[in-house]
Amino acid sequence: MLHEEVVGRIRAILLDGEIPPGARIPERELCERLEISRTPLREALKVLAAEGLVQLLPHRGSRAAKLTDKDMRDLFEVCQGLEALAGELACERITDAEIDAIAAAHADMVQHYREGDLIQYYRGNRAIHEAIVTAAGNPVLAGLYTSVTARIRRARYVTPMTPQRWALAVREHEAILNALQRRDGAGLSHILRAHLRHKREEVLQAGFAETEANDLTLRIA
Amino acid sequence: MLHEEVVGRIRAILLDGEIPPGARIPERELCERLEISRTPLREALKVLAAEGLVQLLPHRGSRAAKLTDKDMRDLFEVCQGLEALAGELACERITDAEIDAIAAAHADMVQHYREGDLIQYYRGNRAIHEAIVTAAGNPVLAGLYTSVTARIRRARYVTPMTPQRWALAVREHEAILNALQRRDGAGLSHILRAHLRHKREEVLQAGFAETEANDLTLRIA
DNA sequence: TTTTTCATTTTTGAATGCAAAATTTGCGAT
DNA sequence: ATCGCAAATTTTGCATTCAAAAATGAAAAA
Repeated sequence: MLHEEVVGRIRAILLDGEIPPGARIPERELCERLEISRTPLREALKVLAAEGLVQLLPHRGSRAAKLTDKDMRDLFEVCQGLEALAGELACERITDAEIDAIAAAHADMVQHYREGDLIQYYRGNRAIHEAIVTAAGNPVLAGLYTSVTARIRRARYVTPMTPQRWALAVREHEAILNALQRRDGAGLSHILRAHLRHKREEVLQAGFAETEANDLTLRIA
Repeated sequence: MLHEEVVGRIRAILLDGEIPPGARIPERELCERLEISRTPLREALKVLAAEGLVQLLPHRGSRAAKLTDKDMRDLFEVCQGLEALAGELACERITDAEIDAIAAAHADMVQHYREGDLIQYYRGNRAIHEAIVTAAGNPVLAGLYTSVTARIRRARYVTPMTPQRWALAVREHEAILNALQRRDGAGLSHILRAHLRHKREEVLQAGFAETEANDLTLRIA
């Protein structure tokens, strides 16, 4: 198993919430499960620590990183900035084919909205945002975006998606698609910012509390 | 020696250009020099690879990452976006004391400009940009900024700093300080973008060529 | 002389082993 | 029964070791 694959598999375990935020990472168990020795596992953990997904405590092992409210706000702010930039760049560089693909994804997402399928809606939503970032044609930007959104997503916040909020989000997405089709970078950037700000407000309002269990883990330890 | 210290020392070696871009990283030598074994060294190299400073080639060791023109453009674009965001946030959060400190640093920098001391000017310039990012009060943003600027700086580009360019840069910095003092987030963001765009144009125009020696190293290898 | 092949050396990637640190456990004192 | 403290156990961090892959170099063939 290649180094990158080890990192990827542990990242997936963390993102799936299988090791919840704040929980201790069981070195020995992971070694057995991935069928590797401690050396490559520890290399991967240090990489993930640099990414912000893992917290290393000298002589005390590693834990799945736990996000505070402040961390969450910071991540959202940065995410907003990155998406706004991606939107501007995408308008300069996006091809007609890419726009068509996003339009199709958008139609798909709206369909899920109409059907009230939140899970599928989220999936489509994410695909669109990622497509915009990809269309920006900047791998550095794409890398940072992936890392930041991964950290946000891991928090598994549950926002109460009211019909009003949902309708607003869909309207914003209409505007996003529209700006893209007009290749209006400044406009798109502006809409994306507002869109993300709304999402951030939702999440922070909901408290996005990390589960009790983990707090307990930390308190006991 | 702690893990983070190992990472830091190797990063410094890379940023100093002691191991030039594209050059092979001599594991054994570094081990002897840092007085550590290969295990912690290799952990550090993987972390630096994730940061983009080191390139890992499976079964072929590691090299100091080499930046193409495209990489450079991408990094500048992202840097621009991050600084623009930092500027906006800073305007919301910066304290009077922080503004005063930046004003002092600015005066200092202008003095170096008057004296024609380019090295000190650059140092002051960098301090101001970093202070703005710090004033944004967002550690996630600060971390990404540090990582991106480090990669840019490592390229050791030499731009022909003409009197005109220099004068323009100083004027832009006046405007930056001014916007900060007025806490004009949108304005500051706009100026920072232009400022960075000008710098990027300088650098890309100059070609920022990685040194011949490294190209040779790669070609032979 | 140039190219190809093959044995030798070096280097890489990962498992194991070992000392130091931290955690847990057990026992005695209050 | 509870607290405190020391011994035992576990876990961590790193050095060492080992197998596999790649680089090197020398000899033979073209």
